[in-house]
Amino acid sequence: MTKKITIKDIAERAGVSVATVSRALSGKPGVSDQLRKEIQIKAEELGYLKNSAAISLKTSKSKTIGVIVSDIRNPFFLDFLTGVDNVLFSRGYKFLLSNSDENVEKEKVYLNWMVEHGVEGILASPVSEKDGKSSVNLYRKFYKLGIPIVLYDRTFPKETQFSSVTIDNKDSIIQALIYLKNKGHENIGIFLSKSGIYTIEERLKGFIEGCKLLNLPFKEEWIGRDLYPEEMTYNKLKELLDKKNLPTAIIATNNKITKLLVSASRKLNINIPKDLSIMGYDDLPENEIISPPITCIKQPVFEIGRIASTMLLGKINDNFSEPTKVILKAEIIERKSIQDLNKKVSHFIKT
Amino acid sequence: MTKKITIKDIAERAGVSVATVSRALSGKPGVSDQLRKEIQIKAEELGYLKNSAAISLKTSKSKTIGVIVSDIRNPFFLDFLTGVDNVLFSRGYKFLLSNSDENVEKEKVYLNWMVEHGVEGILASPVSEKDGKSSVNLYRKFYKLGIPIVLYDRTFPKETQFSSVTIDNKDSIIQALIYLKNKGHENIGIFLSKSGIYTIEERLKGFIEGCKLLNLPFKEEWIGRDLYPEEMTYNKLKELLDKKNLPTAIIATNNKITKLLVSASRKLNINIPKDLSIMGYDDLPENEIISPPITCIKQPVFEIGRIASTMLLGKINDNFSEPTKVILKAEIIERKSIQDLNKKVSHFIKT
DNA sequence: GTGAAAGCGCTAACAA
DNA sequence: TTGTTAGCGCTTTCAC
Repeated sequence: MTKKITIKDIAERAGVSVATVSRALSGKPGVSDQLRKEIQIKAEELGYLKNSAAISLKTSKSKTIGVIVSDIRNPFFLDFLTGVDNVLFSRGYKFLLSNSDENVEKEKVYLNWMVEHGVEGILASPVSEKDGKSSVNLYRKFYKLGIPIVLYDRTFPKETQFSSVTIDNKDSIIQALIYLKNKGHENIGIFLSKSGIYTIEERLKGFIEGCKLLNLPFKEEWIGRDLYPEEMTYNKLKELLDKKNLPTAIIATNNKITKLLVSASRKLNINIPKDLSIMGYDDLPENEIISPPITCIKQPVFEIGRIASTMLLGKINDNFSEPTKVILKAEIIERKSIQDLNKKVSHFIKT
Repeated sequence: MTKKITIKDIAERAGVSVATVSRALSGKPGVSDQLRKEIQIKAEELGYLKNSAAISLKTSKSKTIGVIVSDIRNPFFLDFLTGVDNVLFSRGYKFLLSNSDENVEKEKVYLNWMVEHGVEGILASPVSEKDGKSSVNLYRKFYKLGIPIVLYDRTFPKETQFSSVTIDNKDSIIQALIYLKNKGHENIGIFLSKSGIYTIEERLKGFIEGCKLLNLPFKEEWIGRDLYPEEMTYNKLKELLDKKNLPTAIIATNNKITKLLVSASRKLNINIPKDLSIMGYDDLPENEIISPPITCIKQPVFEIGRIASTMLLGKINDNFSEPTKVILKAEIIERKSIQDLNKKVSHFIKT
């Protein structure tokens, strides 16, 4: 077990003071190029690794940001983190990743841990439980402490002080509704995952608004609320089927519900799109090869990661502190899970 | 912007020394319960957050481990990280996550960064590039420094000093071959992703061994090597089709190749499983709803994460230092992407 | 251009 | 049980 090398060791070895070594290694001015090079070589030879605890204790800088995800099993974060990683790596920043697991207590533990670890900023998608419980107080506290925070995907609607990158959730559902109406659908349902979650609540609002706007019939039974755990999606669909109360189309509100809806339909012998059209949420690679290929609402997930982390670095380094709210648009990716009822009708007329 | 609170502030406020505050807050003995409680309350009131840089500098403990993934976009890591997170969180450990992105240079940067940040151990899936380039020297250096390391998914076969958790990759392919042979398949191909990667090379070895073992015809053309980037899978399949040289079954060697194989077949109008049977790799949720549902080799991914992190914590806290190599078995999950040629034959005989 | 020394916030001997 | 103090490894004034 080799001993840990410090700048003191290097200083002795090179016959200079620790101050000089520090300056040489940290790239600060005040050392001759000649000497700097020598010191760098010695450091390399000795296998020196800087002690960031010491540096961050001294400078209060860590070149590190904290990223909190709400559920690490959600493939959403694969693209999101790729976006984040891309911008951070190129700027020399690293990140701590934590999984709040949709649990406010866990979120608090991790948030504190990150700040204790001296992160220079935080990227978070805050949890909100059914009863309205959230960590908003902790976010407020950190805001007051001057820790840059950018919220992504989810936000606290009433807290104007936080910057955020979200999509226009309401609009995404309204777009879906318009698309469906154009395809001749009038009886449309929506399946929601865990209630309380910001994005899900917004999507529900979009559904209600959209139905009014487009003069679509609105039935409470066609809304699948709080579909958690997994079997609830199957149960709800079965119930609609049993009561012969199936809408012609159902909108899923996340990628999990999309998959559950497809597999439930399969089990119940409901043909997609003949018996039921499905509008998926999130464009995952498998949407292409599911049967039928899934028409879906696509969020610019990679972009969310890219923009949120760029904004955060802006706050950190350029002291850009006014709260900015970026709202991106989702788009519809057309595949084969939605039937065109207009064509079906004209076909009947012809025969 | 509130001032940062230190134990000194608490000490003044409570009229005691910093040492007492330190003892009280860190749960160490030597303070009366009464006083400890008072100090905790004062700390809470002041909004104290410990400075882990200072603690780490002083104690060389960080309650943090480093996790390196080889490609964050791979859904493999969703389950893996869930396993890791489960064991770490319950033991009060947190993790730094880095994405080497199959790039040796990036891997080195992150590895160094983690050690500089005082991680108490590392969980890594090392990169090895086509030309054999790897970061093995760096791993060796950290090993000598006494930093606990557990390799997962991938390993350095010749380096006996490292503990690891992998699956029996060769065996997984041999199992697949046996399964296929039982279903009447003789002409079997295999599609490999990026060459050089440990798991992929092992799976190829398993294929070659298995073919010999089972007396299966072996054609170099049926091996799709180094299928990267994405269109290569399509190209290779098209080539086989054009030359009327399609095997009856192809084994995919990871989840990406599985998906690419399905979508390429679709584009080329190759019916699965009538024209071509496919054995997928990795059991992702969508395998169930792809058309046809994908028969696959399932790795115990969650278990890999659980075991690897448990082993690492064992090394860290119990000083358990002998290298341990855990090798888990994969299993076949049967669905509908493989045709039973025996039945087909008997059908012909009957008619 | 270089060195001496103070000090970041905390812990842990050692004293009392 | 509590306080005093040295020092973890580094950066950064302030001298020279």
